[in-house]
Amino acid sequence: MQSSTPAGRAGRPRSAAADTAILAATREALVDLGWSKLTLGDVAMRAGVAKTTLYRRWSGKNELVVDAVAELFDQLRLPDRGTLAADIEGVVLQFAAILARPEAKSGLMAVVAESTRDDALRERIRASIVDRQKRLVVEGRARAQARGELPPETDPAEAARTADLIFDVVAGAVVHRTLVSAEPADEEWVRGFTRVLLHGLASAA
Amino acid sequence: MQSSTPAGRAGRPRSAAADTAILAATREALVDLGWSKLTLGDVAMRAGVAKTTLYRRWSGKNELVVDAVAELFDQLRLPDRGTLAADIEGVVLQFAAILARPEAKSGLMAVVAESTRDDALRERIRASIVDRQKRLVVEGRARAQARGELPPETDPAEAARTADLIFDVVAGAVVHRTLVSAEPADEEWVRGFTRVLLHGLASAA
DNA sequence: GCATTACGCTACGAGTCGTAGCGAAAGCAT
DNA sequence: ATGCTTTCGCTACGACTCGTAGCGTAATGC
Repeated sequence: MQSSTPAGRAGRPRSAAADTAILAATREALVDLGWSKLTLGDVAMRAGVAKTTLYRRWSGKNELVVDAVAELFDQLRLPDRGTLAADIEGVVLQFAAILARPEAKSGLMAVVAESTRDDALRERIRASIVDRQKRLVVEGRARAQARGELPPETDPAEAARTADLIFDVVAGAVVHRTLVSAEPADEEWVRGFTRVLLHGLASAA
Repeated sequence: MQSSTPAGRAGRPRSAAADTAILAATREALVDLGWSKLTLGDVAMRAGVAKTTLYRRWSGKNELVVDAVAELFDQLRLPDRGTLAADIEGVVLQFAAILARPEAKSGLMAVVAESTRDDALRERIRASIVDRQKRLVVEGRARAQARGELPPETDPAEAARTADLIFDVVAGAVVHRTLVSAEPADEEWVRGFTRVLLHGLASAA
């Protein structure tokens, strides 16, 4: 790891302010222009840096947008509201609020589309965005089992499969609702969704 | 409607063969190049038509890819396997098989991403791709109610909301599994998913 | 034949890409 | 302070794609 300021290196250090300015400018450009019309030259101008500086830090548009969008998902936290249903509703509403932002919509789906043909990009998305979300599922599940709201898992392989399934169902449903159906994942929808999901998990075990 | 051969018009009619050649070439280019590197000039060359011909029929890359991908989903049929669970598994497996194709992955997600900033494009996607899928949900649900596997709906507004929810959950989960998690939605996964969904729907009612 | 429309081809200005080269700036070490 | 090293901003560049215009030709209906 020698990312931001390697500390043990000679020479002029990279400006950390430039990094945050570039990522902010990228999100701004995503809002104004969308994915396809976003150009790196435009982002550099918005950020107040030279185009060459941008290319020295990111290999291309895909990687840049992944990092810019990833910061949006940093705010995701697992709330402790006392019951599993309330916890799920809380985290899903957070997720929906992020996805409602235009820079998240256009940026995230575009890089996912590109990742179908670029393994390195898919791995970058997984590490910086997806895994953080999946972790919430695992934590919430463990907490619910400690509360006795869900039966404890004996087979760890089976537990992993179930966690993957829950994750795909939750994230997929919210994304589909927001982007494809183009309707808001508001409290009413989240309540209905959570009810179906919880009853399904409880009954299927 | 005066699409393919208006029949009541003078002059040379549009070549229907060119249409199919262009759409097939578009899918081929999606496989070879992916969305971002796909150019209309390349598609025209693959289809054996002039670039100008392509621009006379489609206003841009987005619309062309929507039509090319929409044809993939024409094969979707609701099977009659006797039980709701088997019907769902059948149609979900079909959906997963289509989404497993590289031209569907990269093309569909890319146009959905673009549609977040283009209402006309979103409407085109809805009419030619999404509505056809949603119809399967409505039909399958009606059939299950006729069989007595699901309680009949009294409130039509509530029924519409439930159908929308089911649709977002099913389509969203399969898409997320295939594209984001990048794992196959095979029979084992579909069985587990269907079990959770059905128990959720039955218990929540 | 005649009018009408679609087609193939060529050419064009405009815009973007990613890179190279340069001098200046900002740190660390002695 | 004085170097040494790395980053930064700037300019310029060839290559490529875009979407359109213009023109002659091909294929229909009347």
